[in-house]
Amino acid sequence: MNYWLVKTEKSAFSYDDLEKNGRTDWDGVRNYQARNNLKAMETGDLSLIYHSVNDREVVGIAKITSSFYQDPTTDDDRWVAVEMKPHQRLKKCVSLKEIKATPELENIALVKHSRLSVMPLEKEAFDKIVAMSEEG
DNA sequence: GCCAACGTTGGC
DNA sequence: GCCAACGTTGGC
Repeated sequence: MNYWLVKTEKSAFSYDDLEKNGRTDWDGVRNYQARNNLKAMETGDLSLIYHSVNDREVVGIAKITSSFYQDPTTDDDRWVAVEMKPHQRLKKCVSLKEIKATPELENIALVKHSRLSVMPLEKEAFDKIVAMSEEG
C-alpha cells in the first residue's frame, strides 16, 4: 500500500471531473521521473489530487484501480497511464500555503520539487494532509 | 559527452 | 504576466 500525490490544473482535469466520470486514465505524463512513479503504483494505493497553478490546493483522494498500462494518448511505448477512481473529497481543501507552513511537511516533493507532477508521499505526510482537511 | 538553446511548468 | 527552475533536444 503506497501513498501518492498527483497534480492537475483544474481547467484541464479536476476532482469534479473525476467524480463526474467515475474513473479516469491518469495519462499524458511526459516526464521520466513522474512516469517511474506511475509505474510503481499498485491497485488499491491512494493518491491525493492537487490542483496546481490557479488553486494550489489538495482537493480530494483518488484510488488507484489498476497497475500501469500503455498511455492511450500516444503510441510511444515509453509513456504509461494508470486508472484512478474518486475515493473521497476532502471536507476542506488544504492549500499549498498551509502545507508550506507545516513543519512536518516541509520536505515533501510538492514543496522541494515543485515541478514533479506524480510523487510518492510517506504515509505520515499523507495522513497529516488528510488530518489538516478535517480540522476547523 | 558537453552544453547552449529552447520549451514547459508552476509559484508568485 | 513574469520568470526561475528544470527537462529535453540537438549541434559540435
